[in-house]
Amino acid sequence: MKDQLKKIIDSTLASLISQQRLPEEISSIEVKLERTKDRGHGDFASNIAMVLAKPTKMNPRQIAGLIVDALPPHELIDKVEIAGPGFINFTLSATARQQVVAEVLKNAGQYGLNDYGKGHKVQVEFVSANPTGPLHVGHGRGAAYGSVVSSLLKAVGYDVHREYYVNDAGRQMDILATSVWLRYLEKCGEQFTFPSNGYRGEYVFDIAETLKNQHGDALLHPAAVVFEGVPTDEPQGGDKELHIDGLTNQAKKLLGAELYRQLFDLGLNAILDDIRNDLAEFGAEYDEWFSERSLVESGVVDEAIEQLKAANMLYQQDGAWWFKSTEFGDEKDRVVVRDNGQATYFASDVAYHLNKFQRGFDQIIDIWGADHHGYIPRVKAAMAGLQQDVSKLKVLLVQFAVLYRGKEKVGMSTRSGEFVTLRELRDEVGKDAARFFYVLRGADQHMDFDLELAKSQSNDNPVYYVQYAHARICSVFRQLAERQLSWDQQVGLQNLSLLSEEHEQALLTMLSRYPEVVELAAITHTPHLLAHFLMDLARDFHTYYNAHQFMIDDINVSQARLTLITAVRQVIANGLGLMGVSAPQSM
RNA sequence: GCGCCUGUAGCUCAGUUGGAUAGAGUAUCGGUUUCCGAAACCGAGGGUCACAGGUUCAAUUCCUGUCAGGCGCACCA
Repeated sequence: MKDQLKKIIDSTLASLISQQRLPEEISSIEVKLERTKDRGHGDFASNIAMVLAKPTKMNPRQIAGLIVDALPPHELIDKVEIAGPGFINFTLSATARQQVVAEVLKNAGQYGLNDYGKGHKVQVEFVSANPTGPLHVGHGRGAAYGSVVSSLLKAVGYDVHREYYVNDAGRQMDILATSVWLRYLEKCGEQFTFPSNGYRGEYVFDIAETLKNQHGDALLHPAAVVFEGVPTDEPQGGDKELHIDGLTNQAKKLLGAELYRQLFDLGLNAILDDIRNDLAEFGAEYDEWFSERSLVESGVVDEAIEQLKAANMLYQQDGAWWFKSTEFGDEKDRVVVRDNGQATYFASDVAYHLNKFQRGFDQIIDIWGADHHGYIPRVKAAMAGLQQDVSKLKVLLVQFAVLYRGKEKVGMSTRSGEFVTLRELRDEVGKDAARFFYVLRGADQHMDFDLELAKSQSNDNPVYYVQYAHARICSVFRQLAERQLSWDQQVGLQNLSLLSEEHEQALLTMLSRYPEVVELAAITHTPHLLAHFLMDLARDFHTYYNAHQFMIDDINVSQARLTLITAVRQVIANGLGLMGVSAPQSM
C-alpha cells in the first residue's frame, strides 16, 4: 500500500520536473511517506514539500499545491489535503482500506513476509556463552533477542545462518575441568580447601559424580600430592589465579594427556548438552555450533596469526606478539600470543571472524553482551588489517537486564554459583512470557527484570494480553459452532464495505501496517517494535470486542465482522510466531 | 581519567532514524456484564522530554558541554 502510494508521488514529481515546473536537481531527494499519528491527518503524510522548500526557494505550501494539482486521480486515494506547514495528507479510499483483509486471508501464514533481503546471506551469532556452567537469565535476553532478530531477517527474505560460538578451548575450560576433578577427589574422600577461583556451582558436583561412576578411582591422587608445589590461594595470602593455574597444571601432569582430555570433555559435553537443550526449549534454534577448539586444533588460529605477521600487523615486545590495533583506531595494541607461547582468546576470535568472512556472508551480525563492547574496535581492526570489508560486520550490543526480586537487587556471578538460571526462569514464568518480556524493550535499553513480576502469573505480563486476543477470537468461532451458525469467507469479503465503525477502520489500518512493522523491525534489528505492534493490535481488538458484537442478525455485517477478526487472528498468530511465542486457542 | 550505553508521567518503557497537540502499561481515583471469555473495556488526574547552548521551516530525536546512573578499560574469557 505504502509502496504504491510512493510510486504515484514519484511519478508526479518526475512529470513536474519534465515540465520544468520543478528544478532538475531535486530528483535525487527521496520522497518520505509516513503513517500519520492522527486519524484526522488521513492515512499517510509526506513532508516532501517542506524538504523541497529550501532547494527550490519556494514556499512549502505553494510546492504542496503544485504537487497536489498534478496528482492524477487514483482509485486508492480518496482525498489529498495540504495541512500545517506544508504536509500533504493522503486519505485512502474505502476499497483500498478493505483490500488488506483479503490479502491477509489469501497469504495466511505468509502475510507480512517479503523478499527485501533476497539473495543475501547473513550470519547471526548470539549467546555464545562459555560452556563453564548453565545459562543464566542474563543470557536469556541475548537468546530471545538473537532468535527474534534472526526470524525477522528470515521474514524479509534473508538467507539466515544462526550460530553459537562454543568457547571449548582456553583457560576457563581448564578451570572447569580442574574444578570437576577436585570435586571428584572430595567424593573419593580427599580433604583440602576448594580453590577460591574454582567453579563452585551445584552442577560441578553432578559432573564429578558422573566422573566417579564412569572411572571409579582411576583419577584419584592424594590431596597432598595434588597440592604439592602449587602457589598458595588468595585467602592464604597468595594469588588465586596462580593457584588455580597451578592446580590445572597438576591435573594435566598427574592424569596425563589422555585422561585429562576425558575429564575435560566430560565437563564440556555435560554442560554443552545442557545449554543446547535449554536453548532449544527456549525456542532459540541454531544452524551451527561452531567450536573454538576446532579452530585451534586444525591450525586455523596459527594461520590467522601468520597472516597478520605477513601483513606486517604484528610486532614482538616483552616476549609477546602484539597486534597493531591502534593503527585502526583501537585504544591500545593487543596481545595475540602471550610470552608463554599461548595464543589469547583474541587470537582465536580473529581466526573465527576471518573464517566468517571467508564463508562469504554478505552481512555478519554479532550479538554480544554490553560488557564486551570494548572488544569491538579490536575485532574490527583485525579484520581491517586482514583486508576484509569491515562494513559487513555489525556488532549489536544487548544491555544488561538488572535483576530484581521485588525491590531487592539480585547479584550474579557464575563463579560463585549464585544465580538464577534461564531454566529456572522458564520453569516459573514459561517460555512465552520470558521471551516476550525480554524482547519488549530495545536491546540498548538497560532493563529492569523483576522476577516477582515475571514469575507471578498476573495480567501485568503483556504476553497474556496479546495471547488472550487470539484465544478470544478462537472462542468466538467456538461459540459460532455451538449456536450452529456458520461463517462464509466469501460473503464476508463481499460485504467489507459495511465495516464502517471507527473500531473496524482502526483494525484495517493496523492489519495493513503489519508488513511495514516487520520490515522496519528486521532492518533496524529492533524486535520490540513488533512486540509493541502486537500489543496495539490486541488492544484495538479488545476495544472492538467490547464495543460491538459479531454474531448478529444482520447476516452481511456479521459475516464481514467475522471475516475481519479472522484476519486479526491471523496477523496476531503470525507476529507471535516471529517472536517464538505461541498463539493459544484457549487459555 | 578515557570509551560505550542510558536519562521522557509516581514506577516500567514507547516515540515510525528531524515532523503536526509527547504516548502506552502499571499504580491511584471513578464507571461498565440479563450481551460472542471481565486475563477485557470506558473515563479522570499525572510532564521544565536531566540541564545549558547550537544546527533549521521544524529538535524528545542531530552536534557540543555539564550533571546523574550502568558497563568496560589484562600477556582473562
